[in-house]
Amino acid sequence: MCYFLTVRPENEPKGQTFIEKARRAQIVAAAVDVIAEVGYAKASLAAIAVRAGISKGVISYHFSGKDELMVTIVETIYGEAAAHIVGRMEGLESPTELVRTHVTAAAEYMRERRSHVAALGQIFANLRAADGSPRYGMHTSDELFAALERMYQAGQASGEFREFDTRVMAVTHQGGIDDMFGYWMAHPELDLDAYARSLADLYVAAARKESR
Amino acid sequence: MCYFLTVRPENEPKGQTFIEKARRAQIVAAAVDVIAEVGYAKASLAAIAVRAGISKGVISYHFSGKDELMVTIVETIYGEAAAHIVGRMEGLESPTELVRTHVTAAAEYMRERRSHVAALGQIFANLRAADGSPRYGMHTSDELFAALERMYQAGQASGEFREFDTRVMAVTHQGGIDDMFGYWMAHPELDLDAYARSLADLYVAAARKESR
Amino acid sequence: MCYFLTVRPENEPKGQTFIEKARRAQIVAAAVDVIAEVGYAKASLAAIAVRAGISKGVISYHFSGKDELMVTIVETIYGEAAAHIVGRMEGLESPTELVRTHVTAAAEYMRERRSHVAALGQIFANLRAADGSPRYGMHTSDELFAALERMYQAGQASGEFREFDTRVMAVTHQGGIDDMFGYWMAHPELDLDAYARSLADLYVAAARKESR
Amino acid sequence: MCYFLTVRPENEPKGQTFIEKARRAQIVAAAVDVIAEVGYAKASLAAIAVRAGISKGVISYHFSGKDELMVTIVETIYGEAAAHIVGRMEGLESPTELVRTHVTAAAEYMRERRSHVAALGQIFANLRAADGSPRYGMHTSDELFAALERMYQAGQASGEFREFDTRVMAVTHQGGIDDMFGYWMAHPELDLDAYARSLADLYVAAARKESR
DNA sequence: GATGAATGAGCGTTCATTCAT
DNA sequence: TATGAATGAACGCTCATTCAT
Repeated sequence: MCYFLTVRPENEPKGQTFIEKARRAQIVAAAVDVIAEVGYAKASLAAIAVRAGISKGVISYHFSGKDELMVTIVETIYGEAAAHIVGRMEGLESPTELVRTHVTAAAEYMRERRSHVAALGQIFANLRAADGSPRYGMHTSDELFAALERMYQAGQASGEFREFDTRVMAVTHQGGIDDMFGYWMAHPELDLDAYARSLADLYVAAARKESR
Repeated sequence: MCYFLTVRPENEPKGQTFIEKARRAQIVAAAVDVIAEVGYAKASLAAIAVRAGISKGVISYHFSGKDELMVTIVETIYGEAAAHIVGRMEGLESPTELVRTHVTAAAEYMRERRSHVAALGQIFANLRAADGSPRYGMHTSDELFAALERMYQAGQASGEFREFDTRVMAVTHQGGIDDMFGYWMAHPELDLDAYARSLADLYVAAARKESR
Repeated sequence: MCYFLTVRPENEPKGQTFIEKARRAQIVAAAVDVIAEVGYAKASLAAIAVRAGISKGVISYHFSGKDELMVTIVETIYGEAAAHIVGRMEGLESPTELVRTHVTAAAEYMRERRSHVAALGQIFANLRAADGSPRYGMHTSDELFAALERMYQAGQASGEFREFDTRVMAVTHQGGIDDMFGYWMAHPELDLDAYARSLADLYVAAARKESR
Repeated sequence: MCYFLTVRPENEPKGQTFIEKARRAQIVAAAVDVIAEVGYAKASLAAIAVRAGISKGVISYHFSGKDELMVTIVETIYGEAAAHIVGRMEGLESPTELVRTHVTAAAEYMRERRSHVAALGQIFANLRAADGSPRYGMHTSDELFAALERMYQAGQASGEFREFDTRVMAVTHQGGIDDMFGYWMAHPELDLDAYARSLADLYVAAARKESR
């Protein structure tokens, strides 16, 4: 969970040729599709290779292992999602508008990149470090939470928002967006935009200062 | 995600001897520990058997397969959690109090049964039906969401709460509780009760009718 | 293959109580049903016990192991089949009639005890001694072949039959009967009696002296 | 049972490299040896791999599963046997000669490929489809029986053979050949060619029109 | 760069057998 | 006698990884 916004990739791609980048992108795309379809556990390198139309060894050639592929996927999608959402928020100043736009822009991204978000959730829930601890999760989202906190703190500073625990708000804000995605996946007939607007309303209502 | 409250187990245990129940409980307990520690993917029957101090075949003897064990775990924990939370809510009538209590009782349960909740999350994220579709998730939580909706609808009917989309509120309410758990796991030094109170405040603030 | 006629059981049942015999018979009957239905490989002691409506341990109590159960089945069915066929042949003297009757009586028995014959075939094809060599087969049918040879030799002695290799005749005679069963199992709509008569005709025609 | 003559492989091997074919052939050869020696039930992939001097996973790499390996074995041996026997029968026109040659050519093949025929018998007796029904057997031999019937019908049409049920004759003809193999395996000192000639004599005698 | 072949460990499951009650 | 519980070995199979070509 907690996938959207502003995380800087750890491994800046370096010294990659154009072909190299294209191959990696192709493999990432295939992996995303497979994970979204069959889940993390059954997304074997063999299945990903078949989907990409390449041999299994190619993946090992371009990635040091399955874990690096997964990390690359996360960073790729993260960057893409952040770019989309930040793009929508640029220029806005009103904290209320920023809160609303973060939610609705996330919904937009979900509809455009449904399988990407699904894959991201699978990787978050499953990828583990060598020591067995989860690779991603709440403990790797502090930067994201801090950004969301700044958004709400700005509203508090401006007097639009009342006082509340901004960390709890940030965690819940992000979680509610992830749940929106999950609920939409389970109920595809859902009007996603209406859900997003309702969700944004809830956040605004929770944050707003009581009018007198 | 979305684990708390009121789901009736599908398979009422029948005709089990005392010993049989004890063994199943022992295996369930060992499985919960292992899943919570190393994650779903590495929670093999072998690892569970070692933890339980029994031979691998015993698990197969008492459960028809790994899936039945997982389903049993889910139903066991669900029942336990629901009993705790519903117990705390009994006798309350005020919708506002019910909302607050649901959140704080969930936090209580988390502290008492940390590994249970962690295991539940792993199983939810990973267990799949034979056809590859997720076994649990948003699509199996309708009953829970309906119960939460009734809670908020009662507040709307009484005039305490304003009008809003109760389904979105229910999904977000539950998700925020799950995120509280996740955040606590990642930050064990967190004051869980304070978080729960802040979270409940957010829900109440989001739902309350503007005083004039 | 080669199941019919005159094999003396190796283990004369001794000192068994009535109840003991009944239990063993019950287990044998259940085992025969299971083997006939699902084949030797899937006829586990567990499946046999369920079919018999008893606990798995009972089989181990009454039989020293799976092998002894299988041997008991073979001897039981062999004895039954031999009794039926020999009964039909008693009193006949003409070699031609004996040949015909052996075939048709075998067909009768097959129709009466279809699953028994099927189970026998499965055990013959699969049961192995501890050293890995087949427990039953051509090498355990010498007595049967000798009996069939005597039948044909009597015809040669009487002048009804021409000279031919009676061992080849005996092996083929018995094999043809077994194939009749297999063909009937695969084509249940077959007129089994007509097949038996045609088969007996072939044997008689093969053996008869050319009427100048 | 019923293994010889004219069954077209279902899966024409396609797009296999030379190495791929060689490996598959090597695995097939090892599997044949193991099955012939220890029987179907104990012919595990592990045993086959050890015999082939390769790792267990290689078999899974080249065959989709044990069943595909078994089917490949059957088709390989069937094709080989049919080629040998049909080769011997080519150019012959006399029905009597065809009958004799079919039997003696089968005997030749048995001596050349003893373990192949033994393995084939084991697979026939044991391999089951997913639904539990036998994969091979009388019900899959109709094409073979039809070919043998045509051979005898030609003799009836030419007046060499009398009238009899050609289907019964075909089933018995084939079964007698299989029994010849079984008897030879049990009595290795047997003069196989003499047996084959005697068996062919029986068939010819059974089929021939009485002179005069 | 890319491939297919091969490995070996680990998986869930089945099963004949043993044994205390 | 009869039982259910437990064992441990073996099974077919999957998979990330390695490597020669």
